[in-house]
Amino acid sequence: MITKAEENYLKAILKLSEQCEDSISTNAIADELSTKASSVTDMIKRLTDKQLVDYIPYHGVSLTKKGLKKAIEVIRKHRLWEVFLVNKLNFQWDEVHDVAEQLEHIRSAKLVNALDKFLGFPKHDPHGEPIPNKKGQFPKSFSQPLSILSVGAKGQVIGVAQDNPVFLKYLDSLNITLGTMVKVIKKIDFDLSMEIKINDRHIQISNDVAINLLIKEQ
Amino acid sequence: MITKAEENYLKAILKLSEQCEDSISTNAIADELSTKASSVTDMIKRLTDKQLVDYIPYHGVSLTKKGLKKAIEVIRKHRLWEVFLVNKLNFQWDEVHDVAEQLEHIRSAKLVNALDKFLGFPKHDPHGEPIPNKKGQFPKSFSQPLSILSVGAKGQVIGVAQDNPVFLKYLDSLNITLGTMVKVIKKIDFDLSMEIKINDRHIQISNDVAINLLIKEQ
DNA sequence: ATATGTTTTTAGACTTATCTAAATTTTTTA
DNA sequence: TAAAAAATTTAGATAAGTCTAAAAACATAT
Repeated sequence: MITKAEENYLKAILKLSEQCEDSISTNAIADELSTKASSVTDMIKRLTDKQLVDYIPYHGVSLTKKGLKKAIEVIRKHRLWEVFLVNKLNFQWDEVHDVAEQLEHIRSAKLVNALDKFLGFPKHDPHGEPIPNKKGQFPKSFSQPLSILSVGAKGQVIGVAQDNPVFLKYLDSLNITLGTMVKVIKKIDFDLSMEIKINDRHIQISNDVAINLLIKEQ
Repeated sequence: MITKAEENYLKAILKLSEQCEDSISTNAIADELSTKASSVTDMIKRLTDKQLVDYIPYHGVSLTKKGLKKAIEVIRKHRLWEVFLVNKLNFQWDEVHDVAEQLEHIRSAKLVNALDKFLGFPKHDPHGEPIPNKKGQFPKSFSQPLSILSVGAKGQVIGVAQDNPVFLKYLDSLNITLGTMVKVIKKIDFDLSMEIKINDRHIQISNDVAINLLIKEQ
């Protein structure tokens, strides 16, 4: 049986895996979970014993197939509960996280699937994050202009709507390229400009730029 | 902060307190929680330190005002979640217990009160057990003929609808008297007779008897 | 390529919650 | 009321999950 603490580690490793391709360092996990590297090492050994992660001492961890499946299940529960809290119980989208962190550990396949149905099989949580289905598959997302994404949504740059050199050079100067992950931080009603996060840097872009950046939402 | 295990002990002590007036023995708690008496002694010490129970070694425990309040909060959450599972997610009434045992430990005052509202402030759970309100007060219940109670409901005999001596003598032979606790175990559709539990004994009574026994539901 | 500094792991300790076995207290019975 | 039986507590052990401090491994810079 997999514990709450173990589930939180798997979730953290999945989150970090999405940000960088390589295997994940002990320290990165410790930072993510606000704990100590030595605690992480201990836990990783337990997760290795349970074949939820692959681990090479001093060289980091990565999720096994089994571990990935478990992590996705937790993500699914977390996001479905967030939808429930916002859509049914009228929570604000910024009030749901702590409660969802608890609810995600409730163990009942019947419950999560009944909840999914009750909510109408939502594809995204209130922050715009995709909700994996019963089988662990994430909803297919197609490219959309960055301008239509809502605050909190994030995705990968997969193209541009116009490829004139001035535009591309400008993107280059912002360190935006194909594959770059962007997240919408703020939208300004006045001029439709937005604040976005790129590689942990926050930048301000105009609506003109946003409508020409094609994003595959995640 | 009060842990999940502590909450389960408080709930068990409350349940046992409802069945007998005196203070509760270590062994009774151990039986209720399927654990060992020595574990109970350990935990009772922790609960005593936190002023959730009063404890005299070798002579049992009882809930303090603070402990009772906590226990009632857990009961409230458990029963509200049961209503949610049955009324909203279409669980059968006998499938809800294990999941509600988990959900009752979710910590969020906002959540439980929003859930209560969402469910329409139900007064009873799917088993007929009363749901305490936000302030910890149980719904006032009035006398009803035993015949209208649903399976799982329980209450105290507070009167009879006809007091002819033959009927009363019959009740006496069944060990039913004013104040007796009864619980509905089964209802037979065919003749409306029912199986009830009295002092841990199961007996069968006809509909004629049931409609003449007045119960204060609990 | 060796010394320095950073990262990671190990060692040892603590807390919560549990257990078994032994000791103690209470209750029952003769 | 003293011996036997039952209930309860204490002592010591275990497991999960965490911590601090020390040791070991890895990375890097001269």
